[in-house]
Amino acid sequence: MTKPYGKPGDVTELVSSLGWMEEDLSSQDGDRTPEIEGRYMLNSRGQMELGSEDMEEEEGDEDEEMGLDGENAPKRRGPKKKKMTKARQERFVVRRVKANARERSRMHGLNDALDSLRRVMPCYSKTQKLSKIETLRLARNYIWALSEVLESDQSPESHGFVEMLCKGLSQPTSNLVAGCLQLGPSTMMLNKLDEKCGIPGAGGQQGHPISYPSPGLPSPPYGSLEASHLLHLKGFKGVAYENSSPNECSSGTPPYDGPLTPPLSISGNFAVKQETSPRETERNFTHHAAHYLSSHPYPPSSLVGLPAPQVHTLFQGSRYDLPLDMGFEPFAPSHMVTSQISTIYSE
DNA sequence: TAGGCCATCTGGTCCT
DNA sequence: AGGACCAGATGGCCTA
Repeated sequence: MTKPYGKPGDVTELVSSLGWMEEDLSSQDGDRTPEIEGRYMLNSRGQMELGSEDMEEEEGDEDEEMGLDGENAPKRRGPKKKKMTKARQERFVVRRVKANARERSRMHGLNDALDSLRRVMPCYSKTQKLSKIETLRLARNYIWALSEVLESDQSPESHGFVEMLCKGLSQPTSNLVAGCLQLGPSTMMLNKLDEKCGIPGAGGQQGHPISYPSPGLPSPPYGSLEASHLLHLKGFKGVAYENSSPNECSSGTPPYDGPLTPPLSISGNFAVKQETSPRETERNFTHHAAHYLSSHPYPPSSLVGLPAPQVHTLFQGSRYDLPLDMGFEPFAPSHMVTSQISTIYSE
């Protein structure tokens, strides 16, 4: 069935003629004129023509009225549809406009969530935004790569880690990742700190006069990897990816020279207090954990398996603020938090 | 100009 | 009945 699309812009006349919907229209985003109800057309009689269903009703009625239901046209079966009165038309349009507004808002919510995801990706740039599909692919790879780091001896500085990150990504995105790898740790941690501190407008490339040392786990230099190496991903022996192709992540394209974002770092998602080396952090964690576990009223084993936010809450209530010292953000993967607790508890 | 990406509208389906 | 979710269609913008 062909949709009876009209031309965008008709809605203005429509709305003004009907004298409603001002509220809905005024609630639209300013930067882009939505094609709201542009597909409601005025027919030759000056009446609204609506979407397929109602359109058919109109046509059906009209056919009967005009005696066009002859031998050529198949007779319509089923109950006779109601006539499209003006009141029904108006109700339909109102319903449609409201549905459109909801749908827009829903998609904005989805995009906001996608933006949040972009911000915790190892390559976040306000100026060079990853597309939706690339964001999802990179997220998938990131999770996979981090899991590999946790479960094996895989180093985040290894080729394998980078290969995992780039697997299935487009060449530009791979370049972006490579560009991030060539940059020392910096902006991402700042962004996170800024967000935590509620600094307005922070979180991007504007910079902030706080120096941040290399975050925990893998030690610098992050930029020691050659982009040309990072982009040679042929012969990767990781998990098979259906989306990967020989061309992806290959070298030969100019390196990304735009604003760079977060350092590639396994701890990139975790805010680690500055001037704490990974070893120090670990010592602190052990110390505090031991303290906490020996003094907390309920069995520490109950912490294992808890979602990170809950563990966080528990520790925030104590004077040790354990996970914070450890550098976990509330959204840190629970296994990162609880596995550490588990390890210490078993010692 | 073609292709990629995106925002929006729309109708269908499912659920409350 | 109305809302959420989804997928198809469409047109705009941008870039190679």
